[in-house]
Amino acid sequence: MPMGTDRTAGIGVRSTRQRSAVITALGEVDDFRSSQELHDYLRAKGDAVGLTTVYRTLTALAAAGQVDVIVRDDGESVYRRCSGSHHHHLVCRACGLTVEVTGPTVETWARGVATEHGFTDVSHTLELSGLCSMCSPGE
Amino acid sequence: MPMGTDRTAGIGVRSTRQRSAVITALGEVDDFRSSQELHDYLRAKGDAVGLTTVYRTLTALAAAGQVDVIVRDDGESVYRRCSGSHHHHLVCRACGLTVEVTGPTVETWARGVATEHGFTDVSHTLELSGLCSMCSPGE
DNA sequence: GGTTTGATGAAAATGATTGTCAATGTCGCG
DNA sequence: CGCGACATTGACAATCATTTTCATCAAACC
Ligand SMILES: [Zn+2]
Ligand SMILES: [Zn+2]
Ligand SMILES: [Zn+2]
Ligand SMILES: [Zn+2]
Repeated sequence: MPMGTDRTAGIGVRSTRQRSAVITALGEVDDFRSSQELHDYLRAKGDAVGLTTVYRTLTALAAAGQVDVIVRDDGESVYRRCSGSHHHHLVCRACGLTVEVTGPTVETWARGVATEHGFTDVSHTLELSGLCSMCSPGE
Repeated sequence: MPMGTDRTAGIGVRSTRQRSAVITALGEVDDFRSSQELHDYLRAKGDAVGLTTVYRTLTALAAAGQVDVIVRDDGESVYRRCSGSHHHHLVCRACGLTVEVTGPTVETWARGVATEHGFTDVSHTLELSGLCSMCSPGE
């Protein structure tokens, strides 16, 4: 039962110290971080923000499409500031190195196979994982 | 020595009423179900099985590749008995109708883009969601 | 039959996320 | 500038899927 369905976008949105702190922090790290990790980071930096607020802010940013979210295997959600356009991620499962990848091929394929089955309003999730060149065994 | 009748996977794996109950139940439904939902289903049927066991069994089946798992947006894992070969799912987010789809295009693309970035041992997750023809607005 | 050892499950623990709600901060307006 | 409506905050409690514990049970094998 998700509740935040109707975002009265624009009206009543105020800028606060906490919000900019979270957004700034997100810009200072280049890999995915969970709400709790970001909360710790902010605390260590001195820009303390309530854990609840971090959760709310990240959820809102994700809903607004301003950050990317992926759900780890253990179920924890992790966030990252990404380019605005649609893309996917290739993540090293050893060191966490993340590369943004785009695939016109995949996008058209997804749309095609969906309409082919009579589906509309289609969206998709796609994540790649592997071992980067530094973490690969052998050379 | 392939002589007996059912030498399941490894040694120490026993066949119990609970296990077959879970597997049977999975075969009776054709959409994704969570552990708890399957537990309720079994209870209603009379084939009561402990919730813990349902969790353990589904996790084991998933690890063995005998069922498909996808993680819902809310973080809950749902399971479904599927064909053995590699494929992905196109799910109606209104009624849950699920279609298995395969995409040689996507598979090669995924492998290509990964190696292109020096990644090895690559795997991927891909899920499509939308509204099926029955749930689509309009007609 | 008896022994071995994986399997079961009720209850308690875990841990991420969300709800509550009084206190606080923002910002438009006079 | 000061006020007040109301968005926002955050300490805390609550929720909820999943895991752990651990005493008990029952396949598999002799
Ligand atoms: Zn790496
Ligand atoms: Zn895409
Ligand atoms: Zn439908
Ligand atoms: Zn695939």
